[in-house]
Amino acid sequence: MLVYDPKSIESKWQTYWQEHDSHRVNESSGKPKYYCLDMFPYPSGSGLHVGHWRGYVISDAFARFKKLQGYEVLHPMGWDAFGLPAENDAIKKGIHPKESTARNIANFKKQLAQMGAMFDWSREINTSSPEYYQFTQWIFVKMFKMGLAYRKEMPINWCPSCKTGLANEEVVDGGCERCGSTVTKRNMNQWMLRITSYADRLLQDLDKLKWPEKVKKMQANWIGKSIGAHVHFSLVDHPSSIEVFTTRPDTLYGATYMVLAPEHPLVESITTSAQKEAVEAYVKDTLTKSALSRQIFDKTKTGVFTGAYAYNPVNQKAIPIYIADYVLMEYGTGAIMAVPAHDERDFEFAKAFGLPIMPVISPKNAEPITGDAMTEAYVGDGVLVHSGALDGLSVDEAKSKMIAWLEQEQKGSGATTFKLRDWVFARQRYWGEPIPLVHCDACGIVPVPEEELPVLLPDVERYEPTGTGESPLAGIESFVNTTCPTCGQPARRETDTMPQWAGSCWYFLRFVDPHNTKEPFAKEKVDHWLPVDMYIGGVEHAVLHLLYARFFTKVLHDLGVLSFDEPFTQLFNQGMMTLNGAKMSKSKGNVVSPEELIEKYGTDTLRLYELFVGPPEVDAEWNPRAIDGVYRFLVKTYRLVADHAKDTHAVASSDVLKLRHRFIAQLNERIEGFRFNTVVSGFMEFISALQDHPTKVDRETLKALMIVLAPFAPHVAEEGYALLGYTNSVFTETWPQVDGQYLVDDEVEIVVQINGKIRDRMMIALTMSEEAVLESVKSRETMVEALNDKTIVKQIVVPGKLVNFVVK
RNA sequence: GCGGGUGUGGCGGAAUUGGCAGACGCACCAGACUUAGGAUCUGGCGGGCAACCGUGGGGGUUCGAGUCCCUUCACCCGCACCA
Repeated sequence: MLVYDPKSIESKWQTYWQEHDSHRVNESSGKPKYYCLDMFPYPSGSGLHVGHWRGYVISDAFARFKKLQGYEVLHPMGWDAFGLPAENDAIKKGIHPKESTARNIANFKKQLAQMGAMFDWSREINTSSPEYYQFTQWIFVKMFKMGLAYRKEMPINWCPSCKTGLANEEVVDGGCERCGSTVTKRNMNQWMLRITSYADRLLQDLDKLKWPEKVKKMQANWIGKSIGAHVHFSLVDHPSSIEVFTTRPDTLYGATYMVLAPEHPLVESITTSAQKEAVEAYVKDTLTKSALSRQIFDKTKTGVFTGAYAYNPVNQKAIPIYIADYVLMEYGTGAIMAVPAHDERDFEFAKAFGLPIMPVISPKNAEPITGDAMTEAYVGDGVLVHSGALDGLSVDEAKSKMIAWLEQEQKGSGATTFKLRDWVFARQRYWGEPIPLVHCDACGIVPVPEEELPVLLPDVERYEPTGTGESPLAGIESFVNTTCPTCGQPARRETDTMPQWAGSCWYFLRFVDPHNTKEPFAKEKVDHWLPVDMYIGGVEHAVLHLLYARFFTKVLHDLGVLSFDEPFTQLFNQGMMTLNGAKMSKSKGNVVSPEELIEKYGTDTLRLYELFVGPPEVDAEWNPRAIDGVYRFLVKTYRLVADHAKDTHAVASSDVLKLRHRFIAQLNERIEGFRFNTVVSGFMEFISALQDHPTKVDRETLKALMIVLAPFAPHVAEEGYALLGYTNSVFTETWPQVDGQYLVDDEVEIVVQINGKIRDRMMIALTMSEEAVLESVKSRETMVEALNDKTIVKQIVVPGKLVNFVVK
């Protein structure tokens, strides 16, 4: 008797796939394309655990499913290989990041091979290889030429531990996204990418995407579009004016004071000598407070009067100008008009500083209240009061009328503001793509000519960040000293490198043409394969990688090298795998590694368990014992096929045909709906039903079973298919069709209820009319008895489901 | 504070459009086979002796609610003085 031996089966078929080059994409098959992509990993030294497997198993199962459905499937894998861990390791141990990265990649590749996934390794890419990053640099040069890359001296987020600048997206709760250290501000001359000029499109085009609503919301919030107006306030006895942004131009009559951010450039010049000392002390105090304490913990309102006044443009009243740290220099104009009656923060501040509160919106059908009587700001809709020509209007009407007035009087204009900031794109670290620019005294900043790329990352003696704001590359004279591409005079190279995200912004494009040495990719190839049909990965990239990749795609679209402007049509975020309630991580010591599980149960069992463990989008706790259940299922499945394989005469009974077609119909729905946990339970039920069935199982049913099992447990499926006598791979088959005739029954069991409670069950023919059903139900002994002394008030018949009598 | 999500047996979780709650698996219990069982197979397994009661709590709509509406509680995630 044949016994299920995963080890021999799995090595046999993995060898077969390799020898037959089974996973290589056939560019000329003429089949419709499907691009199923995993978020490629950073090859860390820790290797893969069962949590990493989850997303890869889902995407591999889905990719194989699509292949069996007749698609030419692109399912590639590569390495996001630039990054800090390799560099920090280099600092500690002196090993070149290139070496440790190569070693980690080899380990990852070995581990991924154990999964039996259908990756087309001929397309493997590595973002830290010059063959790849020359085109990352090429894209940067294009952006520079398009005016999208620029250098600016400004206070940026600085991680004192990583000793590098960070993008806004990399600051989480005031800490560094990577190491958790408290982020400080540091004034630096930085390379920036003008992602803000794409803000509107990045927001608008979210509508086109089949992404989880949560991720779309997160991106929308991050982009943070606000519609309102800019208003100019001229100053009393001072030549300058202050521009504010407000979403509530309708409340302008209620503006009773103004607030500038402490960093606002006008603070110094408008402050009166009497207030100078207090203002300077407050500004100093604010700047030393970390972003963390300023924004998160302490929201009590503080501030100082500057001594200056501005005229409210609608009524020429002089209103005092304060500085306060609740106004942020980064947002809007760094200055606000304060309307305490209708803004919670302004209300708090006004209360704290005894400033007047002037209501200009009255709730509909309510008595107008005075500012003194208010206990909180009124932010709802209502009718304008105390607002001159606006009186009686609704908030919306007043907004547009006020904007029109401001524009006509040249005192302001309608305006839109975004929370999104430009992307700080430079890092003062070693292990990244050198920014391909040259500083020339005569010509200024000049991009390295495209044909001279890549600017190779040189070897260094010391990897330590200097901490002075310069990267380790600045210490390498042979790298720094060059000649100007334009005038040929001596010049200096830019020594900053790109952030870790750079390579992943376009890798999905490179997979379609990974060995192209002339250009990043051939346009016709990228237009054929892209956009990615299904993108699978963790939700942690919701506003980092996914936003950046969308931005790059739009830039490349505008450059004319892509015909589409959104990279990922559909996104799926798999849930985390937890152990003891915490995300698995090596540092917490709670990782479950796949190796020993594969040793004990085989890859197919682990694959199925990853799917069975729970709804794929929900976090799942690893249960070390539950895996036995799926192993038993595979043992039973294997035995079923082995036992029946030689029986060429078995004919499918109509019962078996019904079972099979129903199973596959249900399976299709569950796969398309990404309900893989129920996919596995469906298989278990089907196998049990076949085992319990009195007649022999026919070969057609077994063959169909092996085909539909193949996406999930490919090795067992191949073996079972071979046991049935087929000599090709099961993946040369096509997905079985469902025959609708087997999905309907002639007879079904219905439930008989009285007042909604089940009293009986009976079989009826599906063709019976409602009247006939009622009649036969009523004639049943149990019903005759139950209805004996009752009056039927109402009778409900749900065809094929139930009959309900409402009785008194 | 704002936004999103989740609450179903001892556990993970099932349940088209409102129509048999608890599929499937784990754990557990009993039995079979065994020198043995942490192997395998068979059966049982929400609570209650029962009528009945049961999907976080309370209310509602309906012949009928895990599913729809209102309200409330708990937990999780994201954003967080964004004018």
